[in-house]
Amino acid sequence: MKDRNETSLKAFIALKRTNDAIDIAIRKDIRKYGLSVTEFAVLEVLYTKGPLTIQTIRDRILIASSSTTYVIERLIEKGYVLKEQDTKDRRTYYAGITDEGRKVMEDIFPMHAAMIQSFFDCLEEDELETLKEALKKVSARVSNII
Amino acid sequence: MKDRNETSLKAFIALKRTNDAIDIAIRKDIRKYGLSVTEFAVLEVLYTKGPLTIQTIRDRILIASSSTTYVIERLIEKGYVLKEQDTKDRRTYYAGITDEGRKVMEDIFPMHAAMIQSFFDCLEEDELETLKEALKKVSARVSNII
DNA sequence: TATAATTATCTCGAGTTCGAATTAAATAGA
DNA sequence: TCTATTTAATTCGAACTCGAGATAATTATA
Repeated sequence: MKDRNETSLKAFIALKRTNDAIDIAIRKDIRKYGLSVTEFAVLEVLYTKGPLTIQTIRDRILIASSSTTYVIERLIEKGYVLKEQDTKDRRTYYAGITDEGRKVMEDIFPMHAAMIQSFFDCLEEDELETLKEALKKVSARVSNII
Repeated sequence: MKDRNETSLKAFIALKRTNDAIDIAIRKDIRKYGLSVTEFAVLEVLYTKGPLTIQTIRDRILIASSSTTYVIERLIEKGYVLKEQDTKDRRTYYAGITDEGRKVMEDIFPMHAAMIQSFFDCLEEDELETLKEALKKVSARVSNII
């Protein structure tokens, strides 16, 4: 099974490279709006999912909780996010996107989505589907192992 | 084509998430050896490909050239890398792994490879192959567009 | 009920990363 | 040949990230 192991390592290299290349493209793109990639990721998840607790955001974006605190503070300063304490559990805070934040996302998102789509348009329909499903399996597997 | 676009975005989310999860796993793993993920990536490429110029390393790892300088300086301090000026073009420097660096890699690599392989062992053979190929296509596409 | 353990978030310091500007060397063009 | 342009690597400051430990609140247990 040497071949299979070899393929895994190559898949991993390709995964890392693809992710990094897309990251660079996104960074350049949203830089115009004065946002970092992490800030954009947080804004995007709040935009699509509604208000979330700090730790839910942390779990979605997979950054350290101290980084989550930091990023949300930056977004609050920019007026894109509001933080509100849970009335029941006062340890917990919800972060939600503001109207201004929503406006920015409505401005950026179409272009952002189009860019992402253009990256994947080199794949056949079924190839794209397999890619997506395989990645989901692997990320679930990684979470299980850790 | 709404569906296809939707799938692209989901593939991208899955890609980012998978990459981040693996990154965290690797970070934990090589932390024991006092190496950062970037340091390990540089060491790995020098280990497998032999001496390379600073900018070749930068292109492989996809980090800023200033970061490349920084990381290689750290690796030199640790005694894992040596830097040598090109005799023909004196602007250019080659970085190569030292015997000590090689020893460390021989120590880490089998475990590292096994971990990566375990992440991908949830996929069928052909699924893994498609994943690898699709990722290669996408990363090439991204490089073309940028 | 009082104390212990757990959980959510934050603070802080150290190390890493980027991007812009700089230096030094090589190449191209007048 | 002299100057301009390009290229490789570095320096520098600002911003970001992590991990460890602290704080505050909740839940479990004696």
